[in-house]
Amino acid sequence: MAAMTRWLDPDEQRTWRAYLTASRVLMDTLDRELQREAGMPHAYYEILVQLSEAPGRQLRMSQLAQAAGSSRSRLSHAVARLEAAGWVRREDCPTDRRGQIALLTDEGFATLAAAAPGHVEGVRRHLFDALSPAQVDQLRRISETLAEHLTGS
Amino acid sequence: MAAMTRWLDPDEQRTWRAYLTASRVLMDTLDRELQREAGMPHAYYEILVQLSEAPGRQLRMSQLAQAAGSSRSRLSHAVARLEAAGWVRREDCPTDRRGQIALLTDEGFATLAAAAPGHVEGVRRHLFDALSPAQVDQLRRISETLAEHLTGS
DNA sequence: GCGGTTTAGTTGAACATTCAACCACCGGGA
DNA sequence: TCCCGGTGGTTGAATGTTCAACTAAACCGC
Repeated sequence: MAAMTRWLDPDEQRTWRAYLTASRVLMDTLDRELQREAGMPHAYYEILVQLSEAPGRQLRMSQLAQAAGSSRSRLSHAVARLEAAGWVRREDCPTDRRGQIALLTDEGFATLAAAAPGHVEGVRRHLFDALSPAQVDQLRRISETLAEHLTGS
Repeated sequence: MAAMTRWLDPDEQRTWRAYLTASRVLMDTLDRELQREAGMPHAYYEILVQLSEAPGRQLRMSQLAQAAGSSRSRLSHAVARLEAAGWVRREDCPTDRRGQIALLTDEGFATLAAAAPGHVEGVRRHLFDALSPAQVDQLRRISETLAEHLTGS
């Protein structure tokens, strides 16, 4: 039989609400800034970042999906758009005929380089500038704990 | 002239990446659970929650948008769907002829009541169970600071 | 009350995401 | 070799979100 619901106590409620609001507003803000200044949503920026950091600026679709925290389907659609924009190119994988390799074009790299300063500035202003060094450290530990907990179980 | 970019140092990078991953996976997980168990995305659940807590289970569209952290447009579309599902009803506002009042139906309330235990359980399992009491407290302070900083400026 | 500005809310189109279905290929075993 | 389950990736449809344009009504100053 199912256990009774462990409801949230008032403190937990307050924490959850605050977290929801803060993370929503933060991501909305950064997303809007990125859309305005670079013409792409944050998820697409993330894809370009991952490609730019990969050896040869290329990754297999699956690995890219993993790295960018995206579903396969989402990545397929996204890369199709990024390809249409000229920022990414697709190539066949030589060792696995099912595979596709996504690769960042020079134009894509240039776009990313142009977008990065503004975005980093936004992250700094909206996140790091608001918190004390101790809080930044706490946030890192909390986030790492959560990520491990979520992906582990 | 623009200042030079204040890039993120390695610690900040790590914090930002961890935060991005954790919040993304957390929300994705809760969203999928809610979609599966209650047939609605988290944003819609949030709308129903806000309505359920309002006096008379009703709110002006604008206030509901504010409370649920939604744009006007998004709320319009969302309420249209919720109305089609029979969970919300719209009425004209008696004091302002431009206004619309969204009101939670009994059916909507019942749906919410059925969905809540599972969702709360998810929040508890995926968030609170992973953190120490001290961390929960830290997360609350951090989130409140961020929310204030973001909505204040 | 008149005219301009702001506020409330909706709409449609473009875009993004999800879900399930699908094809092609890989690999392992009988 | 042939099958068969698993993997890599794409596709289309349904659903959500954004953005800009729009209507209507309230508000404000004169």
